[in-house]
Amino acid sequence: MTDTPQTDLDLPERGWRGSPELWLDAAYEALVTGGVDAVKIMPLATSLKLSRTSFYWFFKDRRQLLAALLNRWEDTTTEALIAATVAYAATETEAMLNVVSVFLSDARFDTRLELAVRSWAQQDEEVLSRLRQADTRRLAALREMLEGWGHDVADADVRARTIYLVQIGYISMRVVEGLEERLQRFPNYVEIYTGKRPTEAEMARFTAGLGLG
Amino acid sequence: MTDTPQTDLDLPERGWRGSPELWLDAAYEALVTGGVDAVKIMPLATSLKLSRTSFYWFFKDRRQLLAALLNRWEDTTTEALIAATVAYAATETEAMLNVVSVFLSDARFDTRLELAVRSWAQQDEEVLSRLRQADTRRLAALREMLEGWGHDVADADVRARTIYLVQIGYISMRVVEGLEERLQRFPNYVEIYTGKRPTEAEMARFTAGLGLG
DNA sequence: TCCAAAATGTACATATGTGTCAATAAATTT
DNA sequence: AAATTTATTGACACATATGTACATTTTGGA
Repeated sequence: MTDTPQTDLDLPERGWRGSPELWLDAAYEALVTGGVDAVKIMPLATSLKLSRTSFYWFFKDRRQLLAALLNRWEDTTTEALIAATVAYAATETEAMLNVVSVFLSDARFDTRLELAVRSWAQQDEEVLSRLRQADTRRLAALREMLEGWGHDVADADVRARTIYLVQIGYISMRVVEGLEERLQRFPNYVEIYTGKRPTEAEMARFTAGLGLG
Repeated sequence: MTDTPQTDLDLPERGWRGSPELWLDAAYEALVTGGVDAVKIMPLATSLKLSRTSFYWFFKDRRQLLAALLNRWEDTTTEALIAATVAYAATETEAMLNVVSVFLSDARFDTRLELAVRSWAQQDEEVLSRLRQADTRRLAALREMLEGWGHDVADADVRARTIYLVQIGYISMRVVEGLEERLQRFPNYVEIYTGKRPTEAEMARFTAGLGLG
C-alpha cells in the first residue's frame, strides 16, 4: 500500500492494462463532464494511455459503450428514488425528508449522470424514450406515497410533480450552494410540498441521519 | 401570397441566397434539435444547399456563429420573464398567473432554446457563466415580486425558487401534455406557489387572455 | 453596359474521428 | 515449454469536419 506511486488513474505498468470497466469509467467521466459527444474512443484512449484500437477488444463499437453507460444511469438513479418512497416513516414530513435526502446523496442518486443523460436525450430518440419511462416511474412512486399519506388523487399528483420538478430543476441548474445553505431552506420546502411544517425533532433526526449516504 | 411554392425553408432561386440570418436560423434549428455539437458548418451548408465556404463571408468562424446563437437566447428568455414579474396585477394570484403564462408562450419564452443552452453549458465555461447570471437575475425578479406581495424574505426566496425550479424542471422534462391538461393543474400549482387558491374569475380571465402570446 | 461589390464555388492543407485486419506480445493452461 | 487464450498495437481505408486562397459568378447601380 505504501510503494504504489500515485498516478492519475490507477494504471498498472505491467500485465493487462485494459478492461471493460476501465473504458466504461473513462467514458462515464467524459459523459458527465463533456456530454455524449465527448465520449469518443480516440480521446479516451489517449487519457488511458492505451491504443485506440484496443477498445474494440472489449466493446463491439461506440454504440455498445454508450448503451452500457445508459444502463449504469438507470441503476444509480431511478431505483434509489423508488426505494426511498416506500421506506419506513412515522410521519408524512419524515417520509418527505426520506425522499429529499436521496437527491442529496451522490452515492444514491448520481445527479451529474442524470444531467448528462437528460442532455443526451435531446439528440437521441432511444435515450429520450428511456428517460420518459424513468420520469413516469419516479412520478408514480411519489404520487403513490402521497396518496398513502391521505392526499386525494389530484392533490397528490400536483404535489408529486412539484417535488420532482423542483429536484430536476435543481439538477438542471447545477446549484453550487453548500449543504448548510440548502438545509436552511428545507423546512420551507417541506411545508410547500406537504402543507405541513416539519417539527424541530424531525429536522434534527433528519440532519443526524444524513451522513449515512 | 398564393403563388409562392411551399419549400422547406424559404430558399429563393435567384438573387443572393445566403445571409447572416439564414445561417443563424439554420444554426438555431440545429442547436435545438441536436445540441451544440450539431451546429457544424458542413451540415448547415448541405441543408441550405449552399457551398460550405460561403458561410465564411458572413461569419468570421464557427465561434462567432455560436456567440450569435447565445445572444438570441438571452433575448428570447430572460427579458420576457423579468417583464412579466413587473407587469400589472390586481391580486397576487393574478401576478403569479402572469408569470406562469410566460413559460406557456413559446413566443415569449423559447423553451427549446433554453433547454439547448442548458445542455451546452455542460461543455462550455463561458456559456455556463452566462447561464448562471441569467438564473440569478430571474430568481431575483421572482423574489422581488413575491416580497412586493407581502411575503417575508425567507419565504419569498423559497417560493421564488420553487416556481422557477418547477419551470426549469418542466422544460428539462420536455413534458408533452397538452395545454388543457396543464391548465387543469394550474389552480393547484398557484395554491402551492402562493399559499392562496385562485378564484374562478381569475382563472377565467387568465385562460381568456392566453391566446395573445 | 460596364464595373465594383457582394456572394459563391473549387482546390488545398490540416485535423480528428470510426472501424477492420493482421502481426505481435503477455498471461494462462496443458 | 508448447499451445492457447487474452490483450495490444500499427497500418490501412474511409468519413467528416474547419478554415484559407484564389478564381468565378451574380447583382445593383453609375
